[in-house]
Amino acid sequence: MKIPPVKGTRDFYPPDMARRNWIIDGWKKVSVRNGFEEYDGPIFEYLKMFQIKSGDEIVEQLFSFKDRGGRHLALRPEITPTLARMVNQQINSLPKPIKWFSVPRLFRAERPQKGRLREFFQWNIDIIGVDDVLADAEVIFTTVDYLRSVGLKQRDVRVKISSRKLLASSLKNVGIQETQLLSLYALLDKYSKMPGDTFKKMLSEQVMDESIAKKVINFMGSTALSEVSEIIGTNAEVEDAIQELARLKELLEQMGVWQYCEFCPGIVRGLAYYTGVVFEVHEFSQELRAICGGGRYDNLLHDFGGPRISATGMGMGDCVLGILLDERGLFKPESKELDYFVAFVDEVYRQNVIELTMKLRSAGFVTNFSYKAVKLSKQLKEASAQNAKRCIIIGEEFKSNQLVIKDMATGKQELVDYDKFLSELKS
RNA sequence: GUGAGAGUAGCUCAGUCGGUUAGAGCACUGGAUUGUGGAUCCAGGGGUCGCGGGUUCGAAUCCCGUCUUUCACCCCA
Repeated sequence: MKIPPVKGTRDFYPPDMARRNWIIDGWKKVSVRNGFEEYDGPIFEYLKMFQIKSGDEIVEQLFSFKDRGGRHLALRPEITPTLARMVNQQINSLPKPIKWFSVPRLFRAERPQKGRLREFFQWNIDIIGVDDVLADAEVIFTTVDYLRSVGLKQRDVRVKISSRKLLASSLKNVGIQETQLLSLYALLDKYSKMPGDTFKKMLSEQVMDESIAKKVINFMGSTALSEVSEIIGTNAEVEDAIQELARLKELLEQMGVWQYCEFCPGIVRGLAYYTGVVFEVHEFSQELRAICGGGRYDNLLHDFGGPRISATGMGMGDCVLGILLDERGLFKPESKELDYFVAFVDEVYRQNVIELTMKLRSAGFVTNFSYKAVKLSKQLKEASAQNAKRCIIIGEEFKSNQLVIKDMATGKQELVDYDKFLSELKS
């Protein structure tokens, strides 16, 4: 009976695994060089933990089950709640600031489509305990640092930055009621996805007053911070949010990555827990869904039973990124490569082939030999297929203690003394 | 949950109006080559034409159902 793979999952054959590792190794390397430390948690948690942050609707969007003790558990759809739990547990003994990263395998029971699967990997970086946009700047810098390192240019990706503080204070300043904010966010989040007229129409359903609606539209369309106070007027709260974003821009300029970024009030981001700076990275033509998203979430640790400590972070999945890297031809995974392939001319030397192979392996060289007793040309073919850098050929010369070493790239070969070769291996 | 498209070899696909034993390229295995790889040539293995039913003398082909998958919507932590 043939069993198909489960919907929304991927099989990683060796070439796929090489690509996956290439992405993840890149994430880890950039995290570490930016001063983040790696952590991880269990792949399943109490279902309740995910409900705290995201509400009850989340339950049907994740894989949950009951264990034999009747506990309601779920495969993790994100790692931030685990992070909050872990940090809260040791909050008093952890040196601040906390700069942690993780590359969890996550699960979401959604219908798969382009750039979205049911099982995927997500790079997360978080800075906890720094109530300063400098931390937001560092999160954004680290994100760009990675994108840059894989060869994505300014013309490929844009970091779109906004602020929940600015959004809330601006909307209130033009006359939107506080109670209206959340439902309005959902619409504003779609601003860039729909034609202007459609947006206008849908906005008018929520905002009856035409002059207010017009201000909201102008605000959403603004691309420079300096325009904002002209459009929506100003007050202390608005001014404060603008100052914060201006400082963020200044910091990103100092860090040398502002050219990847732009101010974009349309970035709202789904859930309600963001409290400050928010950002998303999009592919330039906007044809793909967001490559990553992040922002400040100052209440989350408290929501998980901890102290009021500020936090900011970012998450980047491997699906959309993988599509983009593919489209741009930027994947450069290392293919399988052998240092040595050991071959024989006559089967009588087979034992010597095995012995030498094991010695090479013990010395740390990636080495293979043929399992089959086939002629030399076949063995060399196998070596070639396995990307061997060098072939060692054991033949007549071995009787006088000599090996033939063939360089597979140049085709040149030389005779070397066996004992000498071995002693050089050890050094 | 809603809508649209697609399912033929491991992969990408062709298959005429419904007509004999379902094909190609790539990949894989072997040979051409008994001490020299990548190229080339030759050969070979590999198929429940997604599955089930129906129409028909006859179905990969037409009809119905179903499953899977892709894409979009909802949602997106």
